[in-house]
Amino acid sequence: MAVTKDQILDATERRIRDGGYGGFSFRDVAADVGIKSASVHHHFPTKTDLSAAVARRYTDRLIEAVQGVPDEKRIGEWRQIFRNALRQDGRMCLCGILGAESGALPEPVVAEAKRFFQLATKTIADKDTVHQDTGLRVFAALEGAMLMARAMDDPDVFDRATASLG
Amino acid sequence: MAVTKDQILDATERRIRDGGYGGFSFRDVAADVGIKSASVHHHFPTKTDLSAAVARRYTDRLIEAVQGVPDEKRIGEWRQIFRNALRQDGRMCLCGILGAESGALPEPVVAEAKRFFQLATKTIADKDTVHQDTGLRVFAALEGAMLMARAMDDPDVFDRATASLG
DNA sequence: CCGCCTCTACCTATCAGTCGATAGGTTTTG
DNA sequence: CAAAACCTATCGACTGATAGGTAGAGGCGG
Repeated sequence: MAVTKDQILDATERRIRDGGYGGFSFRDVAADVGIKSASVHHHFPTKTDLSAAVARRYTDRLIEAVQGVPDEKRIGEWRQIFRNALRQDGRMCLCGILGAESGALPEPVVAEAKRFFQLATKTIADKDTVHQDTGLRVFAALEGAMLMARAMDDPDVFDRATASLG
Repeated sequence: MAVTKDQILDATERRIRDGGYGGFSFRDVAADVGIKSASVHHHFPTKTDLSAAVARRYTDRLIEAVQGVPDEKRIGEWRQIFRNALRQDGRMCLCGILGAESGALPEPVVAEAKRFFQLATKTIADKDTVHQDTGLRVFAALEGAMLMARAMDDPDVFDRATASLG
């Protein structure tokens, strides 16, 4: 049954997006799901495995969602995705946090964060070639805006910092 | 003698900028300085105290440095500061990491990160009033660019993402 | 000058709590 | 019946933090 496994991934994703890799434990996640920490290890042997799996699922889910909208609306779509997450529960991009913490992260986890940014930037300025750095600029603005909105404890900061992206 | 205290702050700043709040311990810092962890507690009773002190010193130092340059060159100055830190040892903005992790941080530490962004944005678009959100946009771009450069393990990402900042 | 005192800095030793992880038994499910 | 899921119990390592002792510097009265 994949439901427990998904619940573990859900809980872990929430935890990481709130406090980062160092901000959660197997016991935290287990308690969220309603099982014991040993059972989390049964599905994901190590913390590295679990975190990497969360990041991979996160990336695949978002990339797929954005690929469903036309090219010219993708920047707005990304902005809306992050805006909603921030408004609803004050959480930022999973791979944004992982990127920030990357100096103290296991290599496979950093690799997943890297993959996210490679694929995410590719969904923007895919072919227009004038500025192949547009994707980098857009995600830098979005990630930084989330980070600042959280630090300043004001969701409006995200809107104001990214207003010119639309 | 304030030298040890400064060394503790230096080591802690390096540690946090690399791996975040959850990525260092009193024993790590003590080993860096060449003393015992109990001696770190002597200068900074709790991890919250230590981290908040590091963030405050960091903020004061950078704000003062930027205030020494004329208004129209400040964006470039901030960009240069962060670019150098990233190039030299792959470290990002201290308060950027803290902002990302803020969901699992003690309140006084978050307050210091907040203070940084309030003062930092104020050094830009201080009076020209046309866009009082310019500071937010600039720092979102800078913080996000650092984060991505680290995640993608490529310092050039920072340059490319912030090239349009002037 | 000496002896004394106090303060700061640092130490050793230890605490209880939590961490990731494992071994091995039990329950559920197909 | 076999496999997958979940459990209890425990491990050693590490965490932040505390208690209490030691060494040395500086001030001060005599």
